[in-house]
Amino acid sequence: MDSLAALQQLVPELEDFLERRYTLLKVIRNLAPVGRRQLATQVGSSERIIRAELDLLRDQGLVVTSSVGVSLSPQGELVLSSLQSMVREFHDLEYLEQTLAQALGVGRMIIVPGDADVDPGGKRDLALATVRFLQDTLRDGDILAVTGGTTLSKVAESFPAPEFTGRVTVVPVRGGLGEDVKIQANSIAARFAEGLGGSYRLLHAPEDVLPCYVEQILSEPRIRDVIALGRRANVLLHGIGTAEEMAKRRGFDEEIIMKLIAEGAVGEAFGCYFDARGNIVYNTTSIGLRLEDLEKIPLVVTVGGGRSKAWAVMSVLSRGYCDVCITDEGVARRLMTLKEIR
Amino acid sequence: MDSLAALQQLVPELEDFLERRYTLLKVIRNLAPVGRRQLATQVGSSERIIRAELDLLRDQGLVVTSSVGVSLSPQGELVLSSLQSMVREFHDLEYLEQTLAQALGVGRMIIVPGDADVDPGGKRDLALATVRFLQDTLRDGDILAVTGGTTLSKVAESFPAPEFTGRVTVVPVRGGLGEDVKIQANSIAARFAEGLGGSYRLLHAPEDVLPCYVEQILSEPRIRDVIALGRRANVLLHGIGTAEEMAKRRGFDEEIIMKLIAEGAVGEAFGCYFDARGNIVYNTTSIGLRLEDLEKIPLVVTVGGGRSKAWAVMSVLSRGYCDVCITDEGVARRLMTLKEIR
DNA sequence: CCCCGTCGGGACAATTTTGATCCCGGAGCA
DNA sequence: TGCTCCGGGATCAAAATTGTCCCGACGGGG
Repeated sequence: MDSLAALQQLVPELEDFLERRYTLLKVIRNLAPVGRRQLATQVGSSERIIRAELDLLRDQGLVVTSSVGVSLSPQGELVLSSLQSMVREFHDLEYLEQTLAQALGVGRMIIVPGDADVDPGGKRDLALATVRFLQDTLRDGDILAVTGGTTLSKVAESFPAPEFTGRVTVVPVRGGLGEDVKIQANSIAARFAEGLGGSYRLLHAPEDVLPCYVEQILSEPRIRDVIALGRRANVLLHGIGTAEEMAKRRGFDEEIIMKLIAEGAVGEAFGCYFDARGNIVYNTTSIGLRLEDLEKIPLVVTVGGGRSKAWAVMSVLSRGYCDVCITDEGVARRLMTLKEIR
Repeated sequence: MDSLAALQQLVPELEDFLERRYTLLKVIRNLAPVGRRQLATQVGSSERIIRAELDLLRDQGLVVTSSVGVSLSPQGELVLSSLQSMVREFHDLEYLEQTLAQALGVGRMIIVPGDADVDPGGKRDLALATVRFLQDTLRDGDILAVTGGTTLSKVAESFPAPEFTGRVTVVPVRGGLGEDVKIQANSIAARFAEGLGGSYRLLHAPEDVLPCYVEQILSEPRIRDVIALGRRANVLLHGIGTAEEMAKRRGFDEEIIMKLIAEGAVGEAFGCYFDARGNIVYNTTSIGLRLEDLEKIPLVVTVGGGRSKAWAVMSVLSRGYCDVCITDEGVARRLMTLKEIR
């Protein structure tokens, strides 16, 4: 019997303590410096109880308080990172990873604790996990293809000080979409290249075009070259969108959105809308990588978190081309119930 | 940073919980089946608090209650044994072992949690650790020399069902002393042989004799042979007595006892009384192994626990012939202060 | 320069949890 | 058959936890 399991059985209240303080430390790290009241609303607890916890954490030397609020001490950072594996164990994340990888036919699942829908810090953890995975995976000379979206944008912001000396070429494989420059594949590619210490290309094209113009755009040499480079990528990193959200971002009419949903569309990737089983419900004529291109890419990595994306994740993974899926506990637990496991 | 250390820092109350429940489980194991009130007096806590703990332990499935009292469930046994290493870590026993081994010039220290003076179960743990050590150490054909005393008697009682198939010869190396048959070296040798699955010899001689009779007794062939066999032992296991206790057991006059103590005698072994530095203060003319014989024995193992024996342990270890010392936390912590470490 | 929001810390009553102590019916034992 | 010890229930006082204010201080923005 594992001694940690034994401890858990002998001291069941440990889980509550660990959970509470661990999330508190995480929130403090995300918002530091921060005050009691703000913390209380963040973690959904009363001010007084937060105060008690803070007093204890201060006595333990894990946080420091100043007139502007409370922050993590170096010791606190250390404890937080040391406890990651233990929290994973308490949440049974290894079990979730293996079970879901098998159930969904994905090569590998990486699940981070938390839920991006509930905890604002969740997206950050997801992004950090993705960065870590990329740094462990990418090798000199690799070509990394990236898409757009808020999730990947968050990843792009999460690279630590550039120390990675690899020479990676980052290629955007989606055109421009919407108004926010930060979530464009081009911007993301640039920040990835900066963070990874490599170079990047730009895809000067819109995401959606009328079918009759596709030919014309693709005949543009610069665009064609970049797309061709994307097809030769070693690694593809792409986000997952809910069908509704992506439809809105594309500026679809209410009517069409309703029709999509009525037909069962729940997820979107590369301009295709999928139902829960992974069938294509609707297909836009989009510039960039196509679904069929994915089979030639050796390593396809999918990122997405927040329980509201559970259906979308399931639909996209059901297509079967995904090698690695990085998501969070919120999605994972909902997937377990959707797949009727246990 | 070790994740257990991090956990301890983030959840400091864990130590209290663990300590309380662990000792409670241990006491239950020792006394099962046992009632609340008896438990309360044993662990020095109130009845009500014991009740609360028992309710929780029952919910966790670690104990079972019947009309005759509460006992450990199989699950409880499992948890107890799984948690041993963690308790050792919480008490820093590894650190104590290494530090004291170095400070006292002993090859190896083995320290079990608890204090035999306070916790009645402490002696049992000490005995079990000794048994385990012997089973791990003894090989076919070894000669094991044993002395008498309450501690070794407890060890003798703690052998599990005989499964060890080695052929060990157990030799008593002390004569008869006092009235209690159970603590005689002869009885102990017999039970050791039974527990280890070997044979034993008997030493038919008193412990203390007048000097003029020593020659005569040693001329007896059976006695001489057994003593000679003891001198050739591979392993010697001997207990440690406080000077006062051993003097009383020998039936010394109050006057002589006072004189011994005045001269600084604190420990006794093999008929010699030592002061704190290991100097011989008084020497009885005793039958059996002599102090000078110990140097020829490859492995000398010393056992003794209960903080009242700390001085005795220190004095005996100061002689320098001890290879392995098995003791408990009560002694170890007092030794740390006596040696002025930290 | 001052105002305003938020900060940490102090104070205090309300509430919940905890602790000590009986009591009772029942099971084993002599 | 009486006696002792068992678990479980009940009660009440003490202690802790918790919710809610208030205060002076600091800092950023108007």
